[in-house]
Amino acid sequence: MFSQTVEYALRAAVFLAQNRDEPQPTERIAKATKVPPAYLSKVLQELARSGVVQSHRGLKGGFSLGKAPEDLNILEVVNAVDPIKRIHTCPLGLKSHGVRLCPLHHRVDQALASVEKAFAATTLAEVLAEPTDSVPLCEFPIDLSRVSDD
Amino acid sequence: MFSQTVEYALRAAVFLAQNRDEPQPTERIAKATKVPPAYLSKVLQELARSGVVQSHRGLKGGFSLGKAPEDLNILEVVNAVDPIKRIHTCPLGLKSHGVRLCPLHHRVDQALASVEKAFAATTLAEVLAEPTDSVPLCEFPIDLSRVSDD
DNA sequence: CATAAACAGGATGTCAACATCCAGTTTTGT
DNA sequence: ACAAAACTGGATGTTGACATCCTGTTTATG
Repeated sequence: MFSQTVEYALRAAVFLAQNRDEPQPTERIAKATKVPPAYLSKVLQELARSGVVQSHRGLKGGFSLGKAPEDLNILEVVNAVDPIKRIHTCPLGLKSHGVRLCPLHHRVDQALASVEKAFAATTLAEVLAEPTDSVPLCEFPIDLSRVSDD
Repeated sequence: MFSQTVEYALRAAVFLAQNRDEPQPTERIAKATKVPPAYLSKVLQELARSGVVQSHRGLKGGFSLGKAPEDLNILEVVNAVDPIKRIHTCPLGLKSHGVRLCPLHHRVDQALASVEKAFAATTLAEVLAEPTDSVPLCEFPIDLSRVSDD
């Protein structure tokens, strides 16, 4: 239901939130998030265009988060690559349904609204802070030195 | 975010709920719901396989609702053609995340849960009964005699 | 200032979702 | 039994999402 691209974008965003000390090159992000590097490159480009991440070219370049994790919610990441399209007008093009959606499409739109709400309510900082056994993306507690560069 | 197929299935289900007197042939459903007839045929086959609708072959045949509208919720229709896939295990395949999802995937799964909940909470009967200006699928109040057969 | 690291973006390939078409089968009503 | 209405299922076409690759450009650093 959520596109693969959304999943990739979220993983990348979380990884960048976890590693704010220096720009992270695509290859490293790809390794850590298990996303195909070539495709991740495209996803990161999109994220950069919408300001979710910043790109840094050249040696020692890479990508960094565009905002503080506290100010970046999941919805912004999702919308950057695959916007949630709320229903504003009747999908059948019935004129009399123009603004007032029929009950069917109203319900579907409410489901979309609930997703928007759930995503907007969570910042990346909250994702990182949540006390839990499993750290996002990491098999074991974060230790970048163990992310090999092979 | 919801597939086109889901939209088509919902329209068909609503139409059949509105017309319970006799089986409705694919052509007629397609006209009323503005769905490509050939493709709708496939969608109806899927709905029939899962019992949401019943097919009737031969002259005077067509499709009818498999259950009373009061007993058929939107989620059943959706799941028949494009099941909502909750997240049960870590998408990265990290073993330590096995059952306990990391905060990221937990949030995404919660969004899925909210969709499930919204859909499960609404029956077709409720969609039809909702007092509103616009009747589902219909430009004007229901009058089947005006659905031409051209 | 040369070199290597790294992003940018265009071209291309693959596959599943969406969509169409048709030949075959079932069923009703004469 | 026959004809017409209607579903069934297989074959096929189309398109966008996912994915890869390569060439060109940028930039930190010795």
